Amino acid sequence: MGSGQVFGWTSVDKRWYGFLNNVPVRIYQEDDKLIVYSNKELEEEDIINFFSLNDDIEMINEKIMVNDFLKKAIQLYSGVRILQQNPIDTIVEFICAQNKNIPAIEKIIEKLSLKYGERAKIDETTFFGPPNIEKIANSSLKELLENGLGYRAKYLLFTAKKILEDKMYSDRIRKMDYIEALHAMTSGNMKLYGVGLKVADCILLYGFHKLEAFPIDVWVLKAYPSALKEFIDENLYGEKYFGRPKLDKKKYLLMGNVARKIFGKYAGYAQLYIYMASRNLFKGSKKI
DNA sequence: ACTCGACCTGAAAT
DNA sequence: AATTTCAGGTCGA
Repeated sequence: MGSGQVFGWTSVDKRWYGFLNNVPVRIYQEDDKLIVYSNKELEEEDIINFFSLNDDIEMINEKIMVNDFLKKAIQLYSGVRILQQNPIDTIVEFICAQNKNIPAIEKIIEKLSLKYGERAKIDETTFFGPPNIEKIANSSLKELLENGLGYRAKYLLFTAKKILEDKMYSDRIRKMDYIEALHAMTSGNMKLYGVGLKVADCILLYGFHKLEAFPIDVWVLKAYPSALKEFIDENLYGEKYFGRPKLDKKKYLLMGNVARKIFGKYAGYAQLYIYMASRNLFKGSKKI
């Protein structure tokens, strides 16, 4: 829950309050037991799906443990999984998340949830569900701007309207394979305004469970050379690409493809470990 | 097809 | 304490 892939949950005394499949829940872990409470109906299957408990994590770790960097990261963050959130919610979240730090993202999502989310109460804790796409679409640019969204407000408004217009959007993306879905979301008639390669990768990984996705943000970019160093062919992918600080489209895709070559269809899991390791490694300093 | 500056805002670094 | 840099990037010229 604290891995940076999910926003909008409330943590009180190591208990998490939030919405799982539109149902308000309280979740906590005791040793190897996951305890989920709700005052509404919730299927066990939904919980298993949300936490991806059917992903064979031992096998995945084995496959992506390609060097000491990954080995150490896997040890350090053992237990983390790629969640399966509501796709629409991830679209909203990761449009808001671009070019912001995590505390700022939490703040924006909190404000949006307060305005556009469902209210719930468990124990003495009141919390709000993820912002409703319909309510966002029916609001105004001016109203959205009150949440600290800045230039993301127009992205969110247009995308909310488009998603609402096309009821089958998620279903169509779900049926596509990873690379097809990536291009659909970022170009052509299914393109979402404000969704580039990075945000699309996050949506595909955390919302659609397309595990080949390898989102490259500033943190993954920083750790990439050390995390994958023995796999980077200096002739093919040398200074020309990885030495430069900024990521263009071509370089983004190339780096993702290299990762997919190494980690296969579990690149997304590798990304999460590398992301977490990088945030720990580079926190409090911009040294590389 | 590629490069490059503009862009909102607030947290964190200097 | 004030100022600058930076953040889970994308758009349009």
